[in-house]
Amino acid sequence: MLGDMSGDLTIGQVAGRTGLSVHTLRFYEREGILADPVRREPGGRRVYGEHHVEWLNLCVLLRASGMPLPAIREYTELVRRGGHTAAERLALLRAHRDRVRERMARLDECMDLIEFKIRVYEDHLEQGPPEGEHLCGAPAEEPAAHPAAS
Amino acid sequence: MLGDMSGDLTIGQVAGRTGLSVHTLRFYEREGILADPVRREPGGRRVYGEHHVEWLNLCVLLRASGMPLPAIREYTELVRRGGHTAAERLALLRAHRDRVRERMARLDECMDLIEFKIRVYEDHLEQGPPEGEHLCGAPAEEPAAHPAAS
DNA sequence: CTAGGAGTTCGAGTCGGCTCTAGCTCAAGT
DNA sequence: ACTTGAGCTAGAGCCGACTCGAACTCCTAG
Repeated sequence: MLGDMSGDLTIGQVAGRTGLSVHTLRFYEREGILADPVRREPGGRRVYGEHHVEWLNLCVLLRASGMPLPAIREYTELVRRGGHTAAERLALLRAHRDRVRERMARLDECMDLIEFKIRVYEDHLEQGPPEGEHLCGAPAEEPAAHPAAS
Repeated sequence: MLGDMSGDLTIGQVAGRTGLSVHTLRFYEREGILADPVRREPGGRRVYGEHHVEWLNLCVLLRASGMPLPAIREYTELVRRGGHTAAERLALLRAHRDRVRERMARLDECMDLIEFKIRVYEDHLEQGPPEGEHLCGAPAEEPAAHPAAS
């Protein structure tokens, strides 16, 4: 086993704790996604600490919410440059929040139509597949003629 | 002007009405994303009808809700094969709906943390940037030590 | 002593989804 | 007659975000 000295972690352990692959961890590091540098043990292996894991989990969350890597890098750089960049970080986060909100709103709209179509199919299937001529194509093949389908 | 015969549309008009580019329209056609084939006028130009526009708008919506092109193609093929595939279409839509729901739930979680971080930065900025030692890095540089931060 | 497993670098490859280029044909307007 | 603009095809290129391969170095256990 690796020396379980203080809170040090190998890349594999960090992969385990973040859900990222070791490939991706090295990739993120090259991309400048780590706010403070990874130490190396003599021999060149990366040595991570808990703070790296926390930071990476934040990055995972930002990615999951759709923030592109360049934006994450930008944020990372602000953090690296110290506390006087707080206003810029706030602006970045707010911009991201707004974009996420928009995407969520859009998703809600999509859900409305998807659920509408599902309901139409359900009705059609459960109470009458009487192979009549009026369902040659589908019960509602293109029922975009629906509220909120611009 | 193009002969404004019945409801016929050029590719450019369809692009206008769907928000897709003409490139993307041809691409989608190659990808088998059109339930029924596009006619051609003598000379080879595509002739679309309103039903194409409706179908494409549905596709746009499915894309916007994260459905990958292969799944859309699959759905398209079911529609093409006729009304007896309704059950399969329903299954496909339900699966998609479930995935969208999951993504929305995940987004909600992300929003919680993003908004938490924003609040922390706001508080820090508005009521005291007194350059003390305790904000050397940030008010909450990695405050993933937060409810719902697994 | 040697085999295994985990680590390293660098660069190439993959995948999804477009996006664009080159070289061509039409049809209409001036 | 000629230019302009929209369309056509086939195929290449691009971008984002990984993902993998080759070739090598360690360390540890058997």
